[in-house]
Amino acid sequence: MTASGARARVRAELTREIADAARRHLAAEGAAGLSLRAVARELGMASSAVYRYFPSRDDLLTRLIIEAYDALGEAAERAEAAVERADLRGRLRATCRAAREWALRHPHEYALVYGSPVPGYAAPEATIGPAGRIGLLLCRIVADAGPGNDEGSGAEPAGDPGLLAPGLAALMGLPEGTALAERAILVWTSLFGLIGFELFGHTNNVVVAHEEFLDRAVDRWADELGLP
Amino acid sequence: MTASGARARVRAELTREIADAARRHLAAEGAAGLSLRAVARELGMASSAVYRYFPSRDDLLTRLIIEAYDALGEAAERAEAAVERADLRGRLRATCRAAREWALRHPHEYALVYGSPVPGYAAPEATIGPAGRIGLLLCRIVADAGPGNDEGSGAEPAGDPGLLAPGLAALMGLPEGTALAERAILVWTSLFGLIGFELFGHTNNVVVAHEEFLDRAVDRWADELGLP
DNA sequence: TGTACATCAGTGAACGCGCGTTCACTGATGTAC
DNA sequence: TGTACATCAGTGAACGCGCGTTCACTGATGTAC
Repeated sequence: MTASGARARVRAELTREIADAARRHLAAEGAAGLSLRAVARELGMASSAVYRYFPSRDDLLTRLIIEAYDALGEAAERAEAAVERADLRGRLRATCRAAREWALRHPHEYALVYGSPVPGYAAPEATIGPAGRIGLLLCRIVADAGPGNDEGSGAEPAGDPGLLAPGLAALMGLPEGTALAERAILVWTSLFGLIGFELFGHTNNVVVAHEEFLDRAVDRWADELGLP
Repeated sequence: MTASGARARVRAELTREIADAARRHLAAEGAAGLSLRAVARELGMASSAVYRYFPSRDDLLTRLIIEAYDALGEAAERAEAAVERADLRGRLRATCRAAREWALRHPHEYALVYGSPVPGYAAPEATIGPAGRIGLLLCRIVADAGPGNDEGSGAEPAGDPGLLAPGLAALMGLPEGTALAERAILVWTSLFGLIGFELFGHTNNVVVAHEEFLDRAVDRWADELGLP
C-alpha cells in the first residue's frame, strides 16, 4: 500500500514534469510548435514513454489549457482578494489589471486559450469550469454591489430577457433580464478584447500607454456597472 | 509589348488563382494547415512551380492576411456607405454588424488576422494599411458627429494626452487628449472582443442571442460616443 | 518575314526534417501466498 | 520472511506521413536583328 502509493506519487510527479516541460515549450514556440517528441527530448526520455502519461497530444493540450485558465483565474482571484471588500471599484480594477498582467507574462498560454482555436482540437468539458473563473469573479463583484445599484442611476431600462443564458443574472444577484447583467457581460468581453489587441499588436501605433489606458477603461466600466 | 503584356496578365491571373486556392484551404483547415504543397496539389501543379509566384510560404500568408483585412474592411465600408450620412448611429450599427457577419462567414480568415499571431511570422509593413481600414471607418463616424458632440452630455472630462498615439484624435476631428477619442478606441477594441468571443466559443452558455446582443452593445457605444 | 538567342513557366526528383503513434521488448517494482 | 507471479515504466526501432525548399532540366513564349 505504501509502496503502491509511492509508485502513484512518482507517477504524478512525472506527469507534472511532462506538463511543465510542455508549458515551457509552449511559452517558447507557441501551441503549433508543441510536440510530444520535443517534450520527451527535453526530459531525456523516449518519445514513446510519454504515452504512459498522456494517451495523446490532445490530452497534453487539454491539460495545458486547463492549467492556463486556472493560472489566470488564480492570479485574478488572488489580486482581487487583496482588496478591501467594500471597495468594489478597486476589486474590479485589481481583477482587470491582474488579467492583463498575467496575459503579458504568459503570452503563448493566453493565446492558447483566448486566441484562435487549435485546429482539430475540440475542448472537452473539463475545460469549462476553469474557463469560467474570471467571469465568475466579475459576477461576484457585481453581485456584491447589491441589487439596488441597478436603479442608482435613475430608471434603468429593463434588458431583453432572451439575450443571456438563463441563470446568469441570478449569478449576479439580479433578476432575469436586467440590463445590468448585459453590461457585465459586455465588460467581460471588452476586457479581453483590449488585452488581446494589446498582446497581438493591434494597438501598436494607436495606444501608447496601455496600462493607463486599461485603468481608464476600468473606471468607465465601473461607472457603467454602477459601482461606487 | 502586347505579347509581354499577355504574359504578365497570365502571370497575375495564376497568382490570383494560387491565392484563391490558398484561401479555400485556409477556410477549410485553418492557418496551421495551410501548406504550399497542398495548394499546388489543388491546382494540379508541381509544388515547386508555386515558387515562381510566391518566393516562400510567408509571402503567400502575407497576401492572405492583406486580402482578409481588405475584405473585412470593404464589407464594413460598403455596409456603412449604404446608410444615410446623417444617421450616425445607423452607420455605427452597420459597421459593427458587417464586421461580425464577415467574421462569422470567414472564421478562419478572421482568426488569421485577429487570432493568435502565426508563430515565426512577422507581419510586414504592407499589412498596416489594410489592417487600419475598420478603425479608420469608426474614426470617420466619430469625426462626422462633429467636435461639438463632446460637450453635448455636460462637462466632458479631458482625456490624458499621453494615452493615445499623437495624431489619432486629429483623425477624428478632435483636439489632442480628448476623452472621446479614448472612448472611440475602446469601442473599437470592444467590438472585436465581442466578435472574437462569439466566434471562438467563449460566450457559449453565456450569450444566447448574439446578434441582438451586439445591437444592444452598439446602442451603448453610440451613447458613449455621443452619437445622435 | 525569318532566324538565333534570351527569358520564362513548369517539371520531377531529391534533401533533410519533424511529427504522432504503435509495438514487441527488457527490467524494475509491487503483490499474494 | 521468501518465493512466484503480475504489473508497470521505459526503450528503441519502425511505420507512414507531410512539409518547405532547392536544383538541374525541358519546352514554350517572347525579343532583336
